[in-house]
Amino acid sequence: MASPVKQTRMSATERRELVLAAASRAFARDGYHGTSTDAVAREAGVSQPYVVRMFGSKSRLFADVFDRAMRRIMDTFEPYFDDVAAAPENDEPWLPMGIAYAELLEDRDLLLVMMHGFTSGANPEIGALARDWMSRLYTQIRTRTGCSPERARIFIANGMLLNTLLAMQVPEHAGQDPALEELAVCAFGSTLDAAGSEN
Amino acid sequence: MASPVKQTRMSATERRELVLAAASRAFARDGYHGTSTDAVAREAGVSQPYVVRMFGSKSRLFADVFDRAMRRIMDTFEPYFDDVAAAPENDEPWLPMGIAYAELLEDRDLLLVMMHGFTSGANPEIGALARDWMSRLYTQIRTRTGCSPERARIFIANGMLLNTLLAMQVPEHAGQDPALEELAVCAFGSTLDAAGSEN
DNA sequence: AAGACTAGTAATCGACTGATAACATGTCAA
DNA sequence: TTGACATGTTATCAGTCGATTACTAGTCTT
Repeated sequence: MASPVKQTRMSATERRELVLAAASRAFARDGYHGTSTDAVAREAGVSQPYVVRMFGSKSRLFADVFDRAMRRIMDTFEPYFDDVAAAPENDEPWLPMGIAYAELLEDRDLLLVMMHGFTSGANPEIGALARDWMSRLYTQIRTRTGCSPERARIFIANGMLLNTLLAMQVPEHAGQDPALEELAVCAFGSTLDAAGSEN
Repeated sequence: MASPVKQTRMSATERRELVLAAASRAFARDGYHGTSTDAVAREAGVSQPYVVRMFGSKSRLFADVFDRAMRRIMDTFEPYFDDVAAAPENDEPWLPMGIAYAELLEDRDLLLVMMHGFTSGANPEIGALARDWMSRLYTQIRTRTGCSPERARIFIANGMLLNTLLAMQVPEHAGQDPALEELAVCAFGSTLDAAGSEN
């Protein structure tokens, strides 16, 4: 039959990007175990078996998504390392790194995927991957800025707090609780307003 | 038929404690979505329907486990607040709080359950509970110590880092990675050795 | 000892999961 | 245009999930 709509097929790599983006959203929302391959498929507009076959398995799909998230997160920090390296034990040069995080907040799926990967350490496959990336992140911070272990630790700790607050959906609900509001303002600073009013 | 073994039945509250303990271990390991009620039942040595009926639903079971974990965690901090309150903006009085965390590391299931609760914010039921407890925790720290929001934020951020590293099973694998080892030593201090060699 | 209550289990259900196999359709080179 | 290959889908499966029902056995009161 003659189809009225000319439906051009996508290249596999294009479709792959679509699926990865959909998977990123889905995994960010509900974590590894809480996300079905069918949910990813529906969000990407393809069939469920296609998703599975495209990545081999659900865990390898998550690994791909997690990998991309970590790569992009570390790339975001990259431009700021040199400034910090000038005086790594002072507070001031670290502040622009907060701006880097603000940039990441706009696509918070990245941070949520990272967090869900980190908290899936009991899964042998994902756990090993997560530890490897954490190691790379810490090493990168230390070697590029020349800072002390304690400085790097503090930076990562602040990041983990932001991730946790994001996963708890604190920005979305801060208005209902003065204490959470105060904590959120303190943690996110002025970037909260812009990011929190998205939804 | 005459059963040779005299099997005494347990009181419901005793059995409830057993199931809650088993659920705490299971949820700590694999999170909310990654844990089946059957897994909890097997770990507790009872049947799966019994677990479900005892708590009404899986989510209410998790809520119970999470509640208990948060209560015990906050109770652990309790004795240290007064000392911090003497000079809340100095570093020294906060150090014994690290000892409190070391105490919690011995039963790390508490911290892992907390973490899994926090990262289940997308679940309406659990999310609301998690935000409520985070609010209480922050409020407790602020009011009991009289510290600044920034001080409380730092304290919680350090806690989130420890939780994350625990969830990633970094203590168990630190020996395989010098960078992770350095980060772990920096984050956990000397308490790592005792806690890490458990398994 | 008889009844009422409590502490459990076995059997089963419909829904969902990740994965596989078989099949269909679009695209491009020769 | 035809065949090879890339891009998908439909149908299906065995296993698992949380939950419900119906049943069994221990315990306590009178």
